[in-house]
Amino acid sequence: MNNFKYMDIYKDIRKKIDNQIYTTGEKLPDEFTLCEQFNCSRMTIKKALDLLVQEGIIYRKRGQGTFVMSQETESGTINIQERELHGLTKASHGKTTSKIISFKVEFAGDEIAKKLDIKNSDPIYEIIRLRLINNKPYVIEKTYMSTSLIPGITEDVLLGSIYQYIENTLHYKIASAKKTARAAISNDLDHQYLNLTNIEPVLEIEQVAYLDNGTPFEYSFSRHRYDVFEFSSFSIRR
Amino acid sequence: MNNFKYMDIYKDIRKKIDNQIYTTGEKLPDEFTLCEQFNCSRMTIKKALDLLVQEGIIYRKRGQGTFVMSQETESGTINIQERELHGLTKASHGKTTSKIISFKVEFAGDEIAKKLDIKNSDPIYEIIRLRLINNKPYVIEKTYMSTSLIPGITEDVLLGSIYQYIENTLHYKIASAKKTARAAISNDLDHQYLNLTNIEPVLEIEQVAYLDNGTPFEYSFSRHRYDVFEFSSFSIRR
DNA sequence: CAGTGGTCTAGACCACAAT
DNA sequence: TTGTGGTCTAGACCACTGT
Repeated sequence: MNNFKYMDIYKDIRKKIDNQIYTTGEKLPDEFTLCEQFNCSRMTIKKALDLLVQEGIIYRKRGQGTFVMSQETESGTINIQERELHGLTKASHGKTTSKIISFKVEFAGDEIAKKLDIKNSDPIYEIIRLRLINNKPYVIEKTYMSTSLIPGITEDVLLGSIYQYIENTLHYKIASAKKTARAAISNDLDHQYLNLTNIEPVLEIEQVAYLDNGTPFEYSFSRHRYDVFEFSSFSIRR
Repeated sequence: MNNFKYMDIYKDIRKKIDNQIYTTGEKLPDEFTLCEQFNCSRMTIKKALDLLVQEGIIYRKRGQGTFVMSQETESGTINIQERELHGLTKASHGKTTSKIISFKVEFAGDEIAKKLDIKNSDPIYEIIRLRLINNKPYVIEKTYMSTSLIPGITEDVLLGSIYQYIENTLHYKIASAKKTARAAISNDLDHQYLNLTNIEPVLEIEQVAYLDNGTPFEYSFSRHRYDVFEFSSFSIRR
């Protein structure tokens, strides 16, 4: 990804933990020793270790040292990591395909205009897609995007990855996203396309995604089958 | 909280954004100017700004500057921030009370032993509590903790805050947590205590919480009413 | 006391964007 | 070329932990 020194150090130490060269609870070498090992200054080591702390892979105690945290165990369901920006494509290991349920252009209206920071009379795409993994339905995505900011969306683009189109064709950089997860009663569309019954709920994730210039470019609702999707995060007290 | 210089700078700039002294999209002074303003080195400014970037309050572009991101809008439901460690107490604004549904001691068994990093024959508390805000039921929490690591839990403790007991009486420091959110079909307990019907789901949050020495001390399942709880996070691409 | 992380400095050099 | 943020250094001083 980045070819910075702290990234290399991060990757190296991470690999050593993944490969159990450093095992759970074990103390890493102190920062000064690591400086010699990687031939760098202490601030660079700290930056590399900070990344591992934020991911819950190691923890540090002043006066004692740096230690490996107990490792998470994977469950059978597909897990959206809090830090991943486009859930499906990365998280799944099977073949991902899309079916277009609906594709229209409309006026934004107040709510969407507010989220996308545009006028309520500006035109937007409303895209509803069913996403499948190995031909089994997993999630219905409803996406709103400004037609002037993201021009040239066609059915071909929708059958692939919108994100790839934005990055590779429009040459924008996708930088961040705000996500909100909630449980919801399944509706007719969910029953029809996700094969859910009345009592089976969905995990809905509402998202506003931003380009690297701060512009919100996507407002979306993803309704996932309740039994195959989870949303996880790791948080540290500051 | 901390009386470090970068914390003061963080708070100062954050307050200026909250009070719209810096408004959405506005460019902040460059890092060298901020160094003079706060009489500190550039690394310290960067550390303060990094916190704001991670929270989605500002973004930076190399060669251009630092800008205020569009501010989030609050919805009517109670929102568990991804970075908060004990959801209910902090997130709610009403009066929080607890009702004990069940309080037992048992052997851990394989799954819980694995999560809490203890032996499957070690004794644990199993605590089931209903949590109410302004006397309305919001969430059922099932909590497992090792009796030897967290001794002296009584009904009195359970009617208040377990976390406060751990920090103020046992003098442990709570450091981090791994959380997984999912939608689930409501069960009999949910119907009874959360006043839900068959088709109304819960938002279940599974959590393993850690002390500052890396020890997992709590394994819990919180089942929230679907219509009043949300779980949100902000993520940046690295 | 020695060992260890946390903060902070003053400055260097580089990468990227707009002019 | 100028303005800006990103990385990196070499070291200082402080805070906390265990002996």
